[in-house]
Amino acid sequence: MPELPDVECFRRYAKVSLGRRIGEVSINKNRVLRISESTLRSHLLGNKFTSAGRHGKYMFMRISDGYELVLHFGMTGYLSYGEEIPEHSVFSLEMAGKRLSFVCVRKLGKAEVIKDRDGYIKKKGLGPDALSVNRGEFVRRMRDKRGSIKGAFMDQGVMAGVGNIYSDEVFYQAGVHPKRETGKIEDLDGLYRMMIKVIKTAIKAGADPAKIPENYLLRRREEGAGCGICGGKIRKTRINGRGVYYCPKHQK
DNA sequence: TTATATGTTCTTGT
DNA sequence: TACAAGAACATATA
Repeated sequence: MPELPDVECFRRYAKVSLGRRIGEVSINKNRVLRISESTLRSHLLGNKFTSAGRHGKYMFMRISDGYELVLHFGMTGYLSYGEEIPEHSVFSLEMAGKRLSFVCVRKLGKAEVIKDRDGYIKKKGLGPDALSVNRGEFVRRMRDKRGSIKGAFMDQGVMAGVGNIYSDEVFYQAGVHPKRETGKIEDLDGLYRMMIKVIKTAIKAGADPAKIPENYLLRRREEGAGCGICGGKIRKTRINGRGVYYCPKHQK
């Protein structure tokens, strides 16, 4: 689930916690938390978050002590703000009676505290954020990629934020076959514009599948489903080990 | 029971 | 060597 639009919605959601003093830190230490419990506690306890940022699928919460809490949600992570500590919570921060919790069911997420965001992004080898990259930069970075366009979109080093679900969506909306060789795509401009449009639409819908437009592929990711664009039938294939859905009738 | 799943990262192969 | 593809990772669900 958590690709760029989802993480952007988490970021906005987390704004309720800005400026509130963290009164209690509850931790369930596991592989998701990459730093010691005492380090996390020393950065958070008694301090507050001053801003919430995002780069690709990574979220950065600036702490009043000058450091940043980095969250990555893996495949099944999310934030929860409420009275209770949810099951599978990695840590939960109490603020004025409510709790902001980082929940990670399949433990493929990451949480750590860093000093230098740009350095961290560089160390991770992330490309520019998919929503901030401009058209020229996008084309330049795509142009000399080998392999399928699907692989290029999923490569976080080319640009960060687009994953399996939303790359499928861009190709579906743009009528491009996901196995097309990147270098042989003549209309990279069109693909860029569609990517921005799809991401913005998803964010506006709160990244909630029920609020995503009905004719989106997201609403019909199953073999044999009716295409919402041309009346074809949705097919499933495999690219780079991932399940890819597309409509063979209008995606060329 | 086995296969599959949105994520990254490490390993393998070209 | 560089880069693309595949496997591994943890756990829930069909």
